[in-house]
Amino acid sequence: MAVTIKDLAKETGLACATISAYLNGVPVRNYNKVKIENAIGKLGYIRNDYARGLKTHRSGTIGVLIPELSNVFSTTIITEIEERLRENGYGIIVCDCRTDLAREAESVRFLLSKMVDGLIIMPVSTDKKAFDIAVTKGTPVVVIDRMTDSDKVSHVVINNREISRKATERILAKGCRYIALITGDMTVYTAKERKIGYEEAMRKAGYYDETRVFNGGLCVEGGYAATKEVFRNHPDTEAIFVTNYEMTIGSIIALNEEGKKIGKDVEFTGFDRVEITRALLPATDTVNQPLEEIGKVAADTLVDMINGGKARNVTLEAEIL
Amino acid sequence: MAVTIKDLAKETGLACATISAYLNGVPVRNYNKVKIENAIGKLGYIRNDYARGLKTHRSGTIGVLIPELSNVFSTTIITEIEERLRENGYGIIVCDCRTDLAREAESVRFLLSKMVDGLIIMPVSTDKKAFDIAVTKGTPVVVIDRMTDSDKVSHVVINNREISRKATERILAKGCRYIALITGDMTVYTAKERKIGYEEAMRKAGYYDETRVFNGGLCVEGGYAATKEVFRNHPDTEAIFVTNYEMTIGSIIALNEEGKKIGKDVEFTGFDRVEITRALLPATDTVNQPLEEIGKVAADTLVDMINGGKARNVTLEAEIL
DNA sequence: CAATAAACTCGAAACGATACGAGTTGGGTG
DNA sequence: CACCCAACTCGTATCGTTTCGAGTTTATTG
Repeated sequence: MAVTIKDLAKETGLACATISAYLNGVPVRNYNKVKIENAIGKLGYIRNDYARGLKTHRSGTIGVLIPELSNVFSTTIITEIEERLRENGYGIIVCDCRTDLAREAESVRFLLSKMVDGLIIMPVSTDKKAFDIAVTKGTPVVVIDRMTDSDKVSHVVINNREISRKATERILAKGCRYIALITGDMTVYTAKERKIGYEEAMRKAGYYDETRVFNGGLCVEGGYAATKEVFRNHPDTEAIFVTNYEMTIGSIIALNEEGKKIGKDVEFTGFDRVEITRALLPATDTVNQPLEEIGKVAADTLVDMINGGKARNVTLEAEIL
Repeated sequence: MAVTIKDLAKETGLACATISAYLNGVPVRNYNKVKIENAIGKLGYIRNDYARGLKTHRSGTIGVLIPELSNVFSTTIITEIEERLRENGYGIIVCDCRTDLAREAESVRFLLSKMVDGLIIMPVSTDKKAFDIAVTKGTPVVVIDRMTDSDKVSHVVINNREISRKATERILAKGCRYIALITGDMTVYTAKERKIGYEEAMRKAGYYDETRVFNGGLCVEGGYAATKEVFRNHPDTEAIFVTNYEMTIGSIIALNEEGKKIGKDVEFTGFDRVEITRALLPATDTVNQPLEEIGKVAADTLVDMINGGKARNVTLEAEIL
């Protein structure tokens, strides 16, 4: 059987309450502190968070729910969230709902039964709100990378539309007219926003052409295939703007294969992980989302909400590097 | 305040024990079942897993501890682990120790204090065993992707050495002699094993040359840089064997830049995600680890251990496609 | 229909930690 | 050196659920 606070009490001759107090940072006599520390070391005590949670109504865990784990965006943000929350004593329970609405709803329930103190979620759909049940129960929720019309939850997003417009304008400024966009499915909030930004810039320049917008499925293969298609459909293409990291990689490989020298035969603007694209493509633009910042802000916002703070929306600035 | 089993008792006129029994699948009188269900619906009861865990000593959560979250290997396996465990009613708490020994040890403690029922860990070091404390405490542990000399824990690995030898032999069989290896740091178990496999094949052929072994740091940039270095140091290189996915991507980009046509100017054997490399490189070999299988076996093994099964070691077969 | 077995239900005691109000200690004053 | 106040320590109730042995109800049978 595990070592409990009672065993420490027996070992030290102190009361449970004193041990508990010490463990929670309340000052105790110095010689008692020593006794407790020794006992902990000797018996190998590890606190039972469940017993604690039962009493305090706090579990010390946060649910993180994402549509897919296998991409740079998710993993970078989760890594940051994990680190940030960990500093605050929280662990994260991660659920990957595989872009499935039913699974998403079930995951929320699952996480709630695990008594999570809060939820960070990148929702599959922005209108059917799987997180409503959490809101009803009073569990704080932070939505990342999507905007919904709920004011009960916090939102952390980037300036998708604007940065996408700017990136497109920069390509236009280089004198290009035939600019292809490789983005995701229009049901995905960010894909849609980025497409709108591109469209705004292109329309303003008078060059907008719907057939130059491609769906790269947000993955490496899709980016690769879409890039091939770009040139098959429009050999006159002068520039390509790709709106996420995985597709950027796929696109670069395809361009190389096509014998198109980036920066020379074709202008190229990629997305995310500028430290990598910089190494690969010194002379090109890359839209860099502040991924770590998103994770950090999401975590901090959630902690604040748990401590009684109000829901709030934060828009972070991506930049072109 | 949350709805408890007591509220259900009050509402139905039954005893807590009866409600609890019903909730756990023990048969109750049909009219009582109806009363309980109605009360649950009316009051919106959600079970408090913490109170339950306190009593049962089972938390329904598993700790997953990895050195790094941001790579295909980890995320693919975690996705599978999550799915498998979820089917068994478990959630996973993920910790990323950032390849840091101290952080790894602290994470184990953290997870244990979260009362995890078991641990799946990809250890940073195979000799300083951070998981020992879990073993001592009696918490089942499954080690993946690494071999240790502990027989108290289960191990799930692939045939690294053998598959690496075979892959090298296949390149040799194509008539190549100058074969570069891009792998990771020799402190990493898999990097070392794969290097040994390569070395065995090369020595047998009489072509082994230590200076043709490169450390690509297991990341995209590293694979890119290492590949450039390969040709800088050995312009006569006829083939490259890269031992993980991220470096494979980096290497492909570098080769394209160098103007080396894969399959023509240079033979190439990549690693992992054959479905992607197949799209990018139809004519080349790829070593494909059964990633999903690793996750599945790890999860199943852990569940078995939790239910009293003995620790066991499983070696899965990677294949060359 | 009484007896007996089977099927359910019950109350209270845990599980391991924290909260709380009350009791104890110790060092600084006058 | 008695006295006080601040600083610490204590015992006990409690969180919400499960467990357990014992009590009660229902079903079965001759």
